[in-house]
Amino acid sequence: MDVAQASGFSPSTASIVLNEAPLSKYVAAKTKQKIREAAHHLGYHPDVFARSLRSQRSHMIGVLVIDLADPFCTLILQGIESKLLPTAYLPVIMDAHNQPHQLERYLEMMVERRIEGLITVANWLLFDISLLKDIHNRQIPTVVVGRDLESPTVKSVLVDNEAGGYAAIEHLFELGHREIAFIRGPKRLGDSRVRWRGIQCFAKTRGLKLNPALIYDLPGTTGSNSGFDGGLRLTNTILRSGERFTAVLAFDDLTAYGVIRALSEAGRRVPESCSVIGFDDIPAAALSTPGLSTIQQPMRGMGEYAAAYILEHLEQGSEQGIEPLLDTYLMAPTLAVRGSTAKNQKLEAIESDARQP
Amino acid sequence: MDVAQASGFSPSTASIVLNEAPLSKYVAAKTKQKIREAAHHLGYHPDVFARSLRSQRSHMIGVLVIDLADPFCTLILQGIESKLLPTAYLPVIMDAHNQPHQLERYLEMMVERRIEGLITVANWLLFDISLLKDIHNRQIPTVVVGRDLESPTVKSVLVDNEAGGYAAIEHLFELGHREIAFIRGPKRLGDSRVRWRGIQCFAKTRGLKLNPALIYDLPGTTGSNSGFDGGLRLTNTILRSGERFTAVLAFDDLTAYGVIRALSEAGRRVPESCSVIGFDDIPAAALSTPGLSTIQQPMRGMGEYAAAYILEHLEQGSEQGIEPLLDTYLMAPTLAVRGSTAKNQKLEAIESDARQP
DNA sequence: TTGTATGCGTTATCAC
DNA sequence: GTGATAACGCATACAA
Repeated sequence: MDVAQASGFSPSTASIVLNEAPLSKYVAAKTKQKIREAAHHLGYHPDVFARSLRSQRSHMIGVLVIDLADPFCTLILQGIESKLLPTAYLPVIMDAHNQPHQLERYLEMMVERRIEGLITVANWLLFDISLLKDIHNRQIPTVVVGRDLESPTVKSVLVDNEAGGYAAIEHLFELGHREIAFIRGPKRLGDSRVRWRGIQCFAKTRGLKLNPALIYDLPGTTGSNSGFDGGLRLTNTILRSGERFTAVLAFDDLTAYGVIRALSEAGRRVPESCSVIGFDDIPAAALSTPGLSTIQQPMRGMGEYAAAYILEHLEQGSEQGIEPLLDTYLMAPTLAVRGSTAKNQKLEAIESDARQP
Repeated sequence: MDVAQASGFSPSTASIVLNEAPLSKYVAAKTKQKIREAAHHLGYHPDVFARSLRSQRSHMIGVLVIDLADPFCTLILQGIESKLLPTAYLPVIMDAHNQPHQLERYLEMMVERRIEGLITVANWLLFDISLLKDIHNRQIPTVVVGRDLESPTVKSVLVDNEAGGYAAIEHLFELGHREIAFIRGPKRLGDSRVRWRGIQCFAKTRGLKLNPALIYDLPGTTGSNSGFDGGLRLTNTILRSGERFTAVLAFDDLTAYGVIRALSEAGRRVPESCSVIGFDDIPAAALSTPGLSTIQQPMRGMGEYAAAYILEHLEQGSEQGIEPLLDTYLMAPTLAVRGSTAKNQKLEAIESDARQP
């Protein structure tokens, strides 16, 4: 260590001082001063490689994203990053581009690079949990953000989908909509089922009858905007079926945009002749005209929580045989009302008719 | 090295074989076999820390993004990643969240972690080139993607803004628009000036007269969607001014969405009563209704080019005193016609009047 | 209170 | 053809 030479002390003393190791208490103040000055003067930075080799720690946290281009992911990432920034840990972001083999490749790289924690942003169907086996064997703390992976070995952080589904239909109901079409997510997706439970719960509570002819499921395909295509296609199907509806509750925002496109092409304006509500609150929702009413997921918050969870495990972590609360953490969604939902005109007409016969 | 023990040979021989070093030619075939088997059997992976310490190479390429939530960035990132995936290099993505001090912090971290190359996705005003001094001192090859940084020490890759500006106004012109409003980018931004040059060039060529009362500049503020706000506000200003226009050419897609919102609030429908064209082709452009006509930047391509450039430098790189073509590389934009632009109704009326008086 | 010696896992150089 | 040895830069146990 050149700082040692420059300050005239031995490498070990310098090391002790610069790391503020326990032993540094016993080092003379003057010595510390000199060493620190020398270090500062030389612009000394400890060599990460050597340090890592010695300590067997990488100070890197892997962040595996299924598709960076999915707007759902980026805000979560920002949450993670902002939590990690003041820390000595470096997030290493990897983007699987929706392709399983890339995901696998990256997981290998992460293990090789000895990441100390893993956060997965998994809005995804094809995610094969067995891929995480290696990670789990090495006792790397892992958390999945955004969709429920239903695995006992990892912590999940996600939005309260049931509450979200409830809030979405409640919003439409309050606006006077009774004939509501539903485009649910792929059947295999736990999220989809749970949201539907929320919807059913609301319907039951308020005595709203759901028309089975207005309920459709997205196919379980993957791809950047399979949601959009699905929403477009299914809405066309519904329109052709001739069933009447005054609002559509879409599985997520991408789907909702597909719905809006289909409605528009069929000459039905949003929100005047049909309301549409999504789920997620992707950035585009605030930008488009009309703005998309949607159920806001606290994406930043989920990212922050995930990062905090990992940090906690890392800091006090591994000494105790802690195998703590691996439950799922649910965060509350928020209703964001924008331009794509409006009062049901027909119902208003009916009501005012009723009032003044 | 445990593989050595297991196979009964010395660490050095094992190392030579597993790395397929030049010397491995002189190693007996049987020996190679045994060593490889042992390695495979043990699931051996070389320790990156030790390797890096020894070789002084990190095999990491820094990717500095100004704001991950900016949809402009993500496709570029995907281009970079796809180029780097089959490589031994790991992209390390860092997101400055639009904040200079984070940017600085990350640059420091990158230097400490000994990144071997740097790609900056800089759609940004506040980027202070002096921050790159340290990087440049260490001879780290650097390329900036997306906006012209006008620095002599780094390579720039960006879209041909002049051609893009030209194509945008040409599209509007061909649709019959003559009274066109312009919302240019911030004056300080080189891109903005160059796009304007393309526009002027077209106007001159075709004898189109640009009305100065319809030309506005976005303020030079930063932030995730300052473009949207600016577009909204300036469009309101134009509307209040009473000047007539049948189309708006916006600096970028975000701005265009602000324009559309303002027009819509003023009761002018897009594209029926006013066409709008953007620039960039962010993912939302294809999703919104109407789809946004825009000038497509080859973002993936730019990312790929940037990564390829860095790789090239790294592979054959540093031995020769190459200080090669540090010019700016321009990539051709493409016009993407979607629903937000349409024929100028008034002009059609006029023309048909002229034909059948 | 400070210095010396050792090892982390690799690999390059040289000797056998 | 193969093995011993040193060194990359740091941090720790132990000696002084």
